[in-house]
Order: sequence, then structure tokens, then C-alpha cells
Amino acid sequence: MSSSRILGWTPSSPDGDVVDVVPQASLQFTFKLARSGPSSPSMSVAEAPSPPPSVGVLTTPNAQTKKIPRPPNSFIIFRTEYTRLHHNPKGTRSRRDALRDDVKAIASVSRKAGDAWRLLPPEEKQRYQHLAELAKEQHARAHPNYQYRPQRHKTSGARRTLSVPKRRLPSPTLTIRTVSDTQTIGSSVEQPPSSPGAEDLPPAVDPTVKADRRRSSSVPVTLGEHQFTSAFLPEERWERPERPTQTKRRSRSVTQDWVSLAPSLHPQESFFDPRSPQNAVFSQSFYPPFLPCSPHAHLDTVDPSTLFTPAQHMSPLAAVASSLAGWNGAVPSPSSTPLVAPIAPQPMYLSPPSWLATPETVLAYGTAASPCVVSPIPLPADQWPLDPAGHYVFGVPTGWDALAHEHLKAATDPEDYARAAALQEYEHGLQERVHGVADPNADFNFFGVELDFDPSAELEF
DNA sequence: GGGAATGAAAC
DNA sequence: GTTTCATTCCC
Repeated sequence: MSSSRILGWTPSSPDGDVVDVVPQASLQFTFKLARSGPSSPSMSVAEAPSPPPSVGVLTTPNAQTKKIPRPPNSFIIFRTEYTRLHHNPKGTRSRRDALRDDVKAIASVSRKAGDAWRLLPPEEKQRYQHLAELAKEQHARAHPNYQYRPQRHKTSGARRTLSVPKRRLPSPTLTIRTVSDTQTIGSSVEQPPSSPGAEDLPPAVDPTVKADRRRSSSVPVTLGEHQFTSAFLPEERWERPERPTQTKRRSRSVTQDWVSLAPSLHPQESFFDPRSPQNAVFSQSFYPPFLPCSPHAHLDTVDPSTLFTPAQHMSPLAAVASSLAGWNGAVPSPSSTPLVAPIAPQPMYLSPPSWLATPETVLAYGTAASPCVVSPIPLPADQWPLDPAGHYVFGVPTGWDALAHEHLKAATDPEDYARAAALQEYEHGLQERVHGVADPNADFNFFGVELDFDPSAELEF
């Protein structure tokens, strides 16, 4: 049984940590940490992209003030995601968009986020609450002695003598129906959720007359916008990548039309507990359907360089997988490139800032030659969660994937779909590589593998 | 730097 | 019940 080495990097250990990849018989991919490793010669912190933005628990205590921020609550997480999706940085938006934004500027982001939050279906809210709980637990792990101590009697406090919430509206009585209730949806149904990817609500005008901000019943209900009820995206909205011909397939995978995967793509409860990774359950429904073939096929039509832009969403799973497989996204000639091709060392840009990381979410910055640089952000490595065997767990908390799914849905550019599909393809392709055959029933969102090969030998680590 | 949102936690 | 603060954009 061999073990390959993965160089880990964390902010707390700029020199890097050597992580031993320990092949196990289980369907888990675990890392065991050794704290004495040298940093990769081909990967320095300076080369690495900036760590993704944090969501409270991920924030590093300011080195100057050493103030430990509070863990974010569910709404804060939601709002962060909301603004990330709705924010159009000045300078990158079109004149038309800028004009539209100026008009919309009446309502603040927080206001709109609040509206969206109130209209969020309970099940989606629950997910954010779950994320908040996760953040809280992780926060507690990272800061065992932390205690919230709000500073009273600050200058700003005197101003709020009335402490009347400026705009706390009663929760509207909503009838939120999901797609499964399609048959009963009628004119009295409210607009489905304004989850982060959903459409903006009309801006608030006068707080005194906004007690009921429910949409008019005349607003047509848009099906398929529910985060967890649209495993498949509407054809009219999404342009699926053309299915490559079988001749493009170089893997040994079984032939599997994506349509036949449909029954397995349905909303389901998902969770990931690093303390019991064997019980991890992941849902396939977070991603749109994809074509079970090599990603290279899709790269025919998608500029590989765009796969690694900050706007791209790549699962940490895929990132690590890519690194292990020696694929950095640059596939100049798909027709002549084997499924997994050794690629000249070069920095990979695998840190889309849209990705949210938790200690359980391993982000990878890597190169083809230096396996990959693993970064749990920014929890110190010695505080990573351990599985019962003392290994560091590599996994993807589903909640964050759900957010990623929102990103995908928010993207109206069909190319985004293609990119996502290509990345998903890659995970699938790597699974093929590892297993020899892609399991159509496998959850490709969770890359659980049996390491029955020696990656260090094959990839010359 | 204040305001905006909601929720958790401390007073 | 009241206040602070977590995030992050806008003004």
C-alpha cells in the first residue's frame, strides 16, 4: 500500500505541511498530516491565488487586533452569498447594467437580501441555518476559549436609545410551494424564493407601507428556480453542451446517456460530518446534469483558460482531483491528449473567490508536478477535524455545494453551464480513471475513491 | 464611517 | 427588552 504526498499549505504554516495521502479500503479519501514538510519548489504562497473570501468562521483573526470575529449567523451567510451573486463590480458591468443598478440603488443590498431571506422557503433557510451551525462548531474548534463580549456603552450606543428596528417586518404569511407541488400552484401562490440566485425583488420605497411586501399574485410563478427542486435546468434557459460522440471517449467508462441519469438526480438530504465521514451523504442534485465522458470533449467548445477564472466555480474536490490527475485545465489538443495527461508544471488557479471554504472543504492550489497544495482556510492545520483513524478528511460539505449550485443557476451564460459541465465531467473522468469505470449511480459530487493505484508512480510525483 | 438587513449572544 | 456584532455593499 503506497502513499503519495501532498503538500499542504495553510496561512498558519506558510512553509507548508506535508500531507500523506493514505490509501484506504474505504470510500473515503483521507489525508494524514505531517507538519514538517518543505514547501513545494514549484508552488509558493506568492504564486498561489488569494484565499477565497471567508464567511465568518473562516476569517483569520486580525494579526494586529487579534479580535476574533463572531461566527456568522444564517442570515449573514445568506447575505454574503446574496451580495456575491448580485454584486456587479463597477467597471466590469455594462453601461446598461450600470444604469439598471443605479436605479436599483435605492434599495440597499441588505434590504434586498432581507426581502429575499423572508421569502426563502423553510427548507432552504434550514440549510443556511445548518451552515451557521457548522460555522459555529468550527469557530468553537478554532477558538476554544472564545467568548462573545460585546462592548457596551460605546459612543454609537447612545444613539440608539429607541432601539426600534428600522425595518423589521413581520414575516409574511407565505405559501411556498416547490416544484413537487406543481399541480397545485395557482394564482395565489407567491413568487418562489429569492434565494441568492433568484431575481431581485422590487426595491423598497417607503418602510411604513411595506408591511406586506409579497408579490402580486399576478406575477407568474417561475418553476424550476427552486434551488433543490430543479436538478435539471429548463431547456429553454440552458444550452446543454453538445453531447460528444463516442469516438471522443478515450476512457473505459460505460456508455451512459445523461438522460438515463435523471432518476438518480433528485433532491435528497445531504450532510457531511467530518467526525463520521463514512456516513457522508451527498446529493447529486446540486449540479446540472452532465455528460459522462472526458472533460476534454467539452473543452473543444470551451476555452480551457476560462475554466480557471475567478468567476468559475470548481469544487475543491475537482481541484484536488485535477491535481492528482495532473490536469490543470489546459488541454490544447483534446484529440491527442489522453484522458489523464502529464502536464508541464505550472501554477493552477483553482481558487475561485466565489467558493466558500470550511475546514472540511479542502481547496487545492496545485501544479501538475507538485501534486497539489491543500489549503484548509484558514483554520490552523493542527485544528483540522480528524476522522476516527486520525486522518484529515477530505470532503465537501454539501451546503457549500448548494451555494455553488446557486452560482450556476445565477449564471445566464450558457457557457457557464458548459464550464460547469466540463468540470463535472472531469470528476467523472477521474473516477473512471480510478475505478476503471464510472459508476452511473455514484454521486459525482462526492469523490470517494478506492486508491487502488499508485498516483505517485503514474504521475511521477 | 454610517446605514442596511437578521440572528445570536450578552447584558 | 436592549445592545452589539457578524458581512459587505453603497452613500
